[in-house]
Amino acid sequence: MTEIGALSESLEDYLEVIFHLVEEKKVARVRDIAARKGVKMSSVVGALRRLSAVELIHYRAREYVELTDAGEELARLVAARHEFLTNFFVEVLGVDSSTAADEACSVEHVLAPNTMRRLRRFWKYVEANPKLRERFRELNPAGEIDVEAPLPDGI
Amino acid sequence: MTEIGALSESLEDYLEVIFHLVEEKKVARVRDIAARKGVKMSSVVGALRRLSAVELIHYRAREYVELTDAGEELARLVAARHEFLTNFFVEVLGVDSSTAADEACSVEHVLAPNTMRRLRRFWKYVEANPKLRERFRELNPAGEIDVEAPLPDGI
DNA sequence: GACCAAATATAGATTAAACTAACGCTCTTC
DNA sequence: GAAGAGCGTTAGTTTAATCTATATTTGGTC
Repeated sequence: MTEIGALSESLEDYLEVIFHLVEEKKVARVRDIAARKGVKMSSVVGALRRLSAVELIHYRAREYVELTDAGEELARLVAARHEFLTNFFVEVLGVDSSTAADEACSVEHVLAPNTMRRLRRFWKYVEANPKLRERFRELNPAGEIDVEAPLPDGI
Repeated sequence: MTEIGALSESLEDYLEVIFHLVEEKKVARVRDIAARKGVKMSSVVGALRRLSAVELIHYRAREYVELTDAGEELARLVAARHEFLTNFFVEVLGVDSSTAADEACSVEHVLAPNTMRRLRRFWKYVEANPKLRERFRELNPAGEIDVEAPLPDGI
């Protein structure tokens, strides 16, 4: 049973992309995977081979990519984690949703399960407290124009 | 001027380690860098060459490693970011401080400046509200024994 | 049925980052 | 001043992940 974190970040991303493509379009094609991941098709083929080697997908040249049961299970975890983190960035920190998705995509690979659990608990608490949410929203208004602003305290 | 995020994660880590070693022991030696980073000495030498190539350190074979001005400036930013994130994990999420440092070490490489700024603002707010801190502490008691526990909701 | 374009695959190069193994300096100790 | 020990370096290998350039396959059109 492949666990979360057992794959490289890159492969975890591929798996997630495949999962979403299958959800949306029934099938995941090399071309679409490449477009979403922002890589060339030849890179995708390499990744598919690696994912296939660890039996997370069924892949044979020129056939549609399918997730194995294990692959789907893992992909769901990865996707859920991603969605949650995106939510956290948007709702608690007021990051715009496109950036939030990017950030989540990076952060999701590095937080320990324990930390994720704590963050989730934290979010559930905040979610249930409209007043608190309001305060956070005021603190970090969404869409502030600060993309390339200097960092006052150097962080 | 080398900016935060311009280096690979690995090199940013090396720079941070060097910075701390210089702080603590006046000089950074290959052996100590290797020990802290958990790599072999030969790997350190490779990293030193790369850091030297972008002029963040002065490095000549068999001499002590020194940070250039640019290197020190960048290292301070990296270290400050690290420290802040560690703090966040400990104080808001109740993660134990050793794990928190590890997490911070990973997360620090992937958060956009804008997100860091928002997180920092968030933390300043929480810091200034003892009642809020107390609530978070209750929510996520420090040192809970959950290192390898299963994840109820699959994240 | 032949042909073209799009999709896919392969081969080979490159890069960063690590490793092992072996070699070279230097300092201490006798 | 010779011998080790420990530190540092070099050379060469490995792996993942990308790329470019070059096939190959396939489906649709005439």
